[in-house]
Amino acid sequence: MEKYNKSDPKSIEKYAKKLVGKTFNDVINEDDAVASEVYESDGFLSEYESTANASKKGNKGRLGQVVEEHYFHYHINSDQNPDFKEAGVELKVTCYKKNKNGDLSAKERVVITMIDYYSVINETFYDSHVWDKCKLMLLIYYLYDKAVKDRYNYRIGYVSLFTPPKEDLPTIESDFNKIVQKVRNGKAHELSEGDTDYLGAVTKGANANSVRFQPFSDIPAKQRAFAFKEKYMTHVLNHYIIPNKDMGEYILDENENKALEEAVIEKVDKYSGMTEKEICEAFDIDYEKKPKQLEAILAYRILGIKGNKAEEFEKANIIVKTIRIGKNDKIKESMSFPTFKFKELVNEEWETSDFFNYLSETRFLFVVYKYNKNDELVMKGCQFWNIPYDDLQEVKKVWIRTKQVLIDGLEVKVINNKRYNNFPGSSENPVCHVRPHAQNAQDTYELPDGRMYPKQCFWLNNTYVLSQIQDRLK
DNA sequence: GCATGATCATGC
DNA sequence: GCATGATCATGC
Repeated sequence: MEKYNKSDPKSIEKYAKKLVGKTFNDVINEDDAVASEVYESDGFLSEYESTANASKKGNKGRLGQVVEEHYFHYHINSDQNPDFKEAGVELKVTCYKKNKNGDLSAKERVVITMIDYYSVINETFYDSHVWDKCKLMLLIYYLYDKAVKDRYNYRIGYVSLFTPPKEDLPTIESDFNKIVQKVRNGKAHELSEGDTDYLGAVTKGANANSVRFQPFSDIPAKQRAFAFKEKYMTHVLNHYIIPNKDMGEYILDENENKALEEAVIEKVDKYSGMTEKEICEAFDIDYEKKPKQLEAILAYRILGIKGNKAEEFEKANIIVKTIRIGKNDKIKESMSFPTFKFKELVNEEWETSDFFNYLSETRFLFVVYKYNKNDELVMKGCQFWNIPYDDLQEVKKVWIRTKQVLIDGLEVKVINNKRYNNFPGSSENPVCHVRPHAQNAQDTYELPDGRMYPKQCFWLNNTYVLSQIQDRLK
C-alpha cells in the first residue's frame, strides 16, 4: 500500500511530518528493505555511494537526496517538473539555525530553479517556470549545529507545505520583473542579489568562471538561479512555519496589493517638501525635545511603524540610511559600514569576502533630507539603492589594496597623538575608503603582526553617495 | 573646505 | 559591553 497519495499535497505533507525529530541517518536506517530492492533493480547503490563520498567533501543539497530516495522513494529528477509532479509540489530540504539569543533563522537561501536567460525573457511571472516551482513547496527544515560532525546526524525540526502569502506576491512579481528586465537590457552580467527584495538572482556555479551566454549582449554572465533570499526564509520560518510568533509591525496592509518599494516611495513622497518640524507636528512628536535620530524615527512614522523595525525591511534585508544634504549641495559625512577584523580580512578572497557579500546582498533605503536657507531639514523623499556592478569593481580595488597593506604590515605614523596610516584614503578611489570606526582609541582589533589598532571599516565616499542620489531628491 | 583621525550616543 | 549610526576635531 502506498504510504501517501502522490497526487494530494495534504497527504504528502501528512506523511512528511513524520520526519520531524529524525536525523538523516535515522531516515536511512529505517529504510532497510525497500532501499535494498531499489538498489538492486535500479543500480542505485553506486549512485548512493557517490552521494556519500560527495557529502564528505561538504557537497550541499545531498541531504535532500536522502529524503527523496529513502523516505519518498522516487527518482531524483533534474528535469523541469516539480518533484511531486501529480500534486504540483516541490520538495525543499533546507537549513535553520539557533542564534545566541534563542531566535531561529534560516541558514541559507532556498534555491528554486536555474535562470535560463534565453527563455525567461519570454515569460511573465505567473506563467513563469520559477512560479511553477515555488507556488507550492514542501519545506523540510533541519537544524544546523556546528558541533555535529556528521551531516547525516542533523535533525529535522519542521515540515510544512508553503505557498508565498498573498501580501508578498506583488513584491515577488516585481522582483522577478526587475531581474528579467536586466536580462532584456543585455545586463545579465550585472545582476546582483541586492537588486531585489524577496526573490533574488543568486550566483550558482563552481566559481566565478561558471558563466553562460545571454541573449542581448556578448558579455558572458555568471550562472544564476532564482532563490528566496535568506532573510526572506527567516521570515517564512518564524511567521508561517512556526505559528504563534509575535508578528511585529508591517508597512503594508494585507490587502494593499502593492509591491513593497513602490508603496514605500509613495508614502514618503506625501511628506516631501515638509520640514522636520512640520512632520513632527503631524505625528505629535515634541520637536523641541529633538530626540536623537529624529530623521530615522520620522521615516518609520511616515511608514506607519511605531517602533524602529519594519517586518518587510527585515525580510528583504533592507537597511535604512538617513542622508542629509547641506545648503552647499554637498553631503558632509561619508557612509560607514560594519567594522572588519584585520586578521580575518587577510585570509579572505574578494569574491567570498564579508564586505563583498554585504554589499551585493544588501538593499538600502536612502531617506533624503536637505537643509534649507533657515537651516531647517526638509524631507526630500526616498529611494531604494544597491551598489551598481561597475562601482563594486572599484570597491574591489580598495579591498584588495587594504588586504595588501595588512599583508605588508600597516605603516603607522604618530603626529600629535593621532595615528596616521596608509590604508586607502578617500582621494584614492571615487567610491570608497578605509577609516576608523571605533568607540575610542582603546576599541581595537589585532593586526596580523600582533599590534592592536583601532577598529576600521569601509566607508562610501560622501561625494560618491551624492552621485547616487536621484536628481528629484537633491 | 577637505581629508582623515577620533569619539560620542544610542540601543540591544 | 559592543555594534552601529552619527558627528566632531584638527591640520593643511
